[in-house]
Amino acid sequence: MDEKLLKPYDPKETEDKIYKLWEESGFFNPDVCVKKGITKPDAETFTLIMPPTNANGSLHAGHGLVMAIEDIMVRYKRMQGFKTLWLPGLDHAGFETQIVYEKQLEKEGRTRFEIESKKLYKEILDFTLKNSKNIKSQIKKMGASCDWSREKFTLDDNIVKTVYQTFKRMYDDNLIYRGNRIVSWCSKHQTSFSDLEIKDEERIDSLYYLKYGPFVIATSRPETKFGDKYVVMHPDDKRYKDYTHGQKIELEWINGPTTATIIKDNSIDMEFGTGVMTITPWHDATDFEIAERHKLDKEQIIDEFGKLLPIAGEFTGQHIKKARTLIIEKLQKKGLIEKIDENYKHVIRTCYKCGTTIEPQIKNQWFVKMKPLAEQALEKINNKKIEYIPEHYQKITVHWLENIIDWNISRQIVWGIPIPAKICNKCENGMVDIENIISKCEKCGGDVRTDSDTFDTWFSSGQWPFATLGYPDNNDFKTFYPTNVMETAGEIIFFWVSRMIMLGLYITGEIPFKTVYLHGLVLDAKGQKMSKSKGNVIDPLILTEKFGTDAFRIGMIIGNTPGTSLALSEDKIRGYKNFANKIWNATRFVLENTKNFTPPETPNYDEEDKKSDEELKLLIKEITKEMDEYKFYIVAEKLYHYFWHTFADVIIERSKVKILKNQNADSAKILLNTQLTTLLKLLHPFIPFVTEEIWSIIKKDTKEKNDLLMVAKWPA
RNA sequence: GCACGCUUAGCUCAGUUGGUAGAGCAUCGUCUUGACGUGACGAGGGUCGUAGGUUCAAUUCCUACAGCGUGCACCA
Repeated sequence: MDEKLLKPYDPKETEDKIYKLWEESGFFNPDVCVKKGITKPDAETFTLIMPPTNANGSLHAGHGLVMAIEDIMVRYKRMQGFKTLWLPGLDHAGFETQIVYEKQLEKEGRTRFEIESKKLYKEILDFTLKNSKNIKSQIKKMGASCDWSREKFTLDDNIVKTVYQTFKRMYDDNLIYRGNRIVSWCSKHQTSFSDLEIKDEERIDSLYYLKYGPFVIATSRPETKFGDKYVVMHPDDKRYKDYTHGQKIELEWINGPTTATIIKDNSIDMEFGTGVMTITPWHDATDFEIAERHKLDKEQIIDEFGKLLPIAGEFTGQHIKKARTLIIEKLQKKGLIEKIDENYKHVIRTCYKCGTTIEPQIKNQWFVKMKPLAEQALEKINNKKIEYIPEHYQKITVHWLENIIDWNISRQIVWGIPIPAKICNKCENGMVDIENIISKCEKCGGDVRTDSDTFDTWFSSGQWPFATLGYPDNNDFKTFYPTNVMETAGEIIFFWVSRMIMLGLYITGEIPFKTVYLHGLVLDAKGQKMSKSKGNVIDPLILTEKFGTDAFRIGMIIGNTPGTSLALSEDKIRGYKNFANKIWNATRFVLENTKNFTPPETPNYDEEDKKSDEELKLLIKEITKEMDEYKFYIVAEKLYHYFWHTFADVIIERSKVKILKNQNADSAKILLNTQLTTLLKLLHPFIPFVTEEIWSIIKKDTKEKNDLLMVAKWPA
């Protein structure tokens, strides 16, 4: 017997060695499996695209969970004989990475606004490439059996090429347009966002009732009101029936006399405030819509840095944060304030990264027309062509898709895929120009400049399933698309999953994946969100170092249902370290007691052993079904339970007596052998390292061919 | 306000075709001869958020309410 077994199981001595063994076998690559006769050439495929990992830091607990779940799926399918592809990737993660890098710059006393954009791009690229190496070795540490020969990066030439083709095609199909629209602007990060990068925050502020000529208007943002020259009310409001649409009135306003125009619009809520409001179309989405409807003038009041423009008169150049109180003072003096409600509860929109209040601005940018894309997706989703796990995410998705708005894909940051377009200096017309050949405006003949914006990172990652497989001509695309499962965090159901469905459908005509499996957040032991500032971040690598990757993986899986968040505690992982050791020691017992024993072709069990044999067969049936239903949390628990409390506590204990007294000893030995080898196979997807190591020891002892457990056949 | 969840043992959570509740950890007791003390055997502990309804029967289905959580471009 191998003397390793005489000591407790040591993950540190084992894991790297085993991973190397797997990598060298080539079995992570489905083509190699076919070539070596492990998978049938015509076998059904199972494709899983790994969510591209952000290459801007270290692996966190959430990644650990992703790797555990996805590796379980993949190893299971591979053992079942599927032509299994798990394609790994890394994400440049545009804005996210830029933020991380900006923080680093801040520490060095630099800011991105002083660095020339090409140089900044190069710096962030170096930073990303350095991190990529780190991340990749950490993914390997988790035991991920993904096909590294097919690894992709979101900035790879062929990915960018696909993204450009999509952009062009959507533009030609009239699904992408450039237009002056209201966008969400962060004055700290100096970029616009889509609606998803915004976080709502509830606040109690003051609501000011201002005298506007004969009217009283309510506003929470007096600092935007300088240019207000339209006063809007509902056409059915009896209180204001004497005023007519288009009527002009002279009135005294913040910085002097002004002429206001009456506008009647149905969007006004008669119940709110006084039922009358003035509008600021440049800095408010609703006001913008009203202005569009009635073709009203729009004027910018606040600049990109949150400072007041000359229209504010004496307040010009003031930051809006400071200006508000000063403006109120002045209005007070002029007697234009009717009253102030200081307990006004409302929701303001903030940057999801820095919490800065979002300032809507009108910008000329690229937008994706979402309605037609959403309709296609809804049709498939409502017809259950895509299965959501957990199910209720389907409703959430449908709700979002039904209320979808156009998607701003322009970002004013350097770190990303440049938008291949030219902009006319004269008329601001935007032209898609992938070949970089346009030099004069197609509309007015004016000079053009290259668009300096980059794509929203989700525009490119939204194309990930077909882009990575080499749409349209690559053989991989033909073989492995549509993929089977998209496993990712529930958090990015809109950002990523829903957009992949829409873009995948649009480009390939097929859904990109059949099943969406969403896992929840990984929280600390107390159920709190992990954050660096709270200091409660649990590093998965420290846990694997302490307890072994197997313990970490199965500890993450057991008791963790899809969609629900998971409280991760060290105690739990520690418990599963004991489990790995239990298996280790049970193996020692089996090997010691079945030395020089050759089992017969057909087992001749006694009554109780036969029962045990049938019990395990029943278990296999059950868990195979549950594996197919993605209920890994149940399967892992059942296996844990069976191994410990049936195989070890009952079968091994029973065999001691039989072997010692030599009564039905053969029956006992056969049972020990078959149950152990079967259980190793069943456990392998969950705890791949210790099972593979034991497998190699057993095989050596029995002088059989040294096949890897990772490609053994799943028991039936 | 709308949408979507959650509320089961001290803690973390399972419990899908409705039949008087389960796991892990924790707690307590006993054992301690050889696979493993990273062990074995055993025990305690829940009116399954509240109130109704459907049913022979509800933790499971329906309704209302409460508390907690998450998401959201009518909110001036």
